Amino acid sequence: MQKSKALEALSALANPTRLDLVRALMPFGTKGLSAGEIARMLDMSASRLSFHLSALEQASLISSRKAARHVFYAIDTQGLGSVIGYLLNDCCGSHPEISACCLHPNLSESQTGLTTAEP
Amino acid sequence: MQKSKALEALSALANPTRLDLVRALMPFGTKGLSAGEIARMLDMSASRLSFHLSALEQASLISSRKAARHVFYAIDTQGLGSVIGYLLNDCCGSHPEISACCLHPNLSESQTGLTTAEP
DNA sequence: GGTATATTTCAACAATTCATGAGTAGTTGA
DNA sequence: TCAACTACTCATGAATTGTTGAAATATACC
Repeated sequence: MQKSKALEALSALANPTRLDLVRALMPFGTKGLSAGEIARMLDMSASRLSFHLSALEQASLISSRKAARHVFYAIDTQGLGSVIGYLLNDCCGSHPEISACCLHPNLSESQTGLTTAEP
Repeated sequence: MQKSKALEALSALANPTRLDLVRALMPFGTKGLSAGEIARMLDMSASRLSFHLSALEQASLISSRKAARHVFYAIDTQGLGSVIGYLLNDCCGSHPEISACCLHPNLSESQTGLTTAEP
């Protein structure tokens, strides 16, 4: 992955609304959700939702699929994986201490010194 | 890691200058580099450098240590690991396809469909 | 004390991001 | 055809971000 694409993806993720969108879409897999369903679920205006969905799609973090008068949005697992991989491998040079939290996510905080889940 | 802290870190990383800073500091480990050395290495003005270093430190992605009239900056491996872990585990629910690129960074693109290194 | 070096802070400005509300375009079914 | 529904686009303004250069602060050396 090239740096400019990684920056685009990081910028897309660096926003509370868009992070919520990613998390909301995650459980729905490749089928995804229609824009209207997302808007109702997160209580957002149509234009605001469209603005943020565009940013995520442009960054290859989600994909869209038209069906009749609906547009379904779903997580782009490859794109999301690429960004995380870029951070971990290209950016951090696969540093063992940095990798630790990802490879062993179930270690308690007392063991790793890191927090990997909300309290 | 809490969402607000993750957003702060993602915002810090979503900038070309700061991404360069992280990559530049990575090889120097815990010893780090002084602000002056970084400024020379990346050819930046002192005030511009200070602005970006502050953002990275505030986001717990780097740490600083005063020594005489120098200030040394080094990667905060725990902080950086926490952000990546947040994305991978909290945000993506440890989705197997998303984890693939991080757990097996040396698979070729033809095997994974992902790119993990610059050409 | 005085000067040089290292770093940060500040004000001003340009550029970008984001929310809002109105308007537009395409699809469906009566 | 018309109305209802779904989603997107556009213009506006507020807020935030990033750059620049000057000034301030702090330390070291003579």
